[in-house]
Amino acid sequence: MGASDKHAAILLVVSKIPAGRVASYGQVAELAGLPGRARMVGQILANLPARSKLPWFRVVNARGAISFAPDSESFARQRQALEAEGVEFSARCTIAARFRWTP
DNA sequence: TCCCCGGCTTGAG
DNA sequence: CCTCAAGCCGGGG
Repeated sequence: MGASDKHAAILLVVSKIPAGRVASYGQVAELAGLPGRARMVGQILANLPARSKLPWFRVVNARGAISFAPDSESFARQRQALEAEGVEFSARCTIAARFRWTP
């Protein structure tokens, strides 16, 4: 299997995360048939073109938090996109388990 | 080829 | 709950 296949598999999984739900990098990797490759998911999402229609913002870390620096622009955009779909954050900026996606 | 660095995870303390 | 170490793997120097 070539690298582009893994790439495509990951993008496919991300595209299936329903609005109002979130999945972790590790979860996406596993569903894509690539257990243990969470960082690969991060690398791919980091390289997405700006106008990509993929719901990259529905991917968070295992703690249920956004993986960008809290004071960054990216953090703000991701949080806003999620809240616009009804996802709620706690005071600690973590997302409750009920918002996690389970296929 | 080695080394370092990532939108990470998990298991031990 | 926090910090550390180890694992993971592709990209770039």
